[in-house]
Amino acid sequence: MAELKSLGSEAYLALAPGYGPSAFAYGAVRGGAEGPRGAFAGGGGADFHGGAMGKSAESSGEQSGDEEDGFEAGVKGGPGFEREGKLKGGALGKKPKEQRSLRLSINARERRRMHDLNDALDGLRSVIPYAHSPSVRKLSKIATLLLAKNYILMQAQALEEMRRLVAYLNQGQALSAPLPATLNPFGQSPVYPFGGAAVPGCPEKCTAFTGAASALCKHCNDKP
DNA sequence: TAGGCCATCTGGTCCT
DNA sequence: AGGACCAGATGGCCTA
Repeated sequence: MAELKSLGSEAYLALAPGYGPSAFAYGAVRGGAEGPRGAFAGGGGADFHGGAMGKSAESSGEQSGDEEDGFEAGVKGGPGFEREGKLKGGALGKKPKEQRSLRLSINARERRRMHDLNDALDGLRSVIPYAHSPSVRKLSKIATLLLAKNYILMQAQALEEMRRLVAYLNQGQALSAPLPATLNPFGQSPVYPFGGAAVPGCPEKCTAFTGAASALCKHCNDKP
């Protein structure tokens, strides 16, 4: 729970029952076992290139090579031995050694895939607002997804309200009517979310936003 | 100790 | 045939 105090709104915290409390009760200090891996710290969403493997790489066979994972090493959670019977009787008409080598490469691929997935989740964690601190345990996978979903919904709602406000302001300008207090949380003069100064690359940036985007930019509005 | 979360292995399925 | 994706199973780690 503690790590969520940095969130600006309660609106998107309504995680599905069962995940919210448990996931956030998870926030106890954990001796720094799992700090942020930082692969996405600088942002850049989809730009991941297998940078930080974190603890996964430490415990997996990726360090020691694919030949050692699971079968002999008894990697955690590896039920390989129990099921080896199935493997031996596999449909592939290959020698046991080839089967084994094939299995190892499949395992390694799957491990890489899961690491990529985890990196993507880390990237998601880095852009949703919650307490990113080494002393705070990171969000669980399911909590990350639920929180991200609710955050997106909240942002969409905020954008919609902003558009309504801008539309009202534009209307008000034409009529020279004062903005009702309920629709003017910022004070007397219109406040542009992109600031009073010209936005670098203003036209391009403004048109990057659909619909009423240009109305959100003072620079665009001031243009003759 | 129970429960939650996670990493890993594994076999099946689908796609290229 | 090989790779990607998926879901089930298993065992380890950690916290309440």
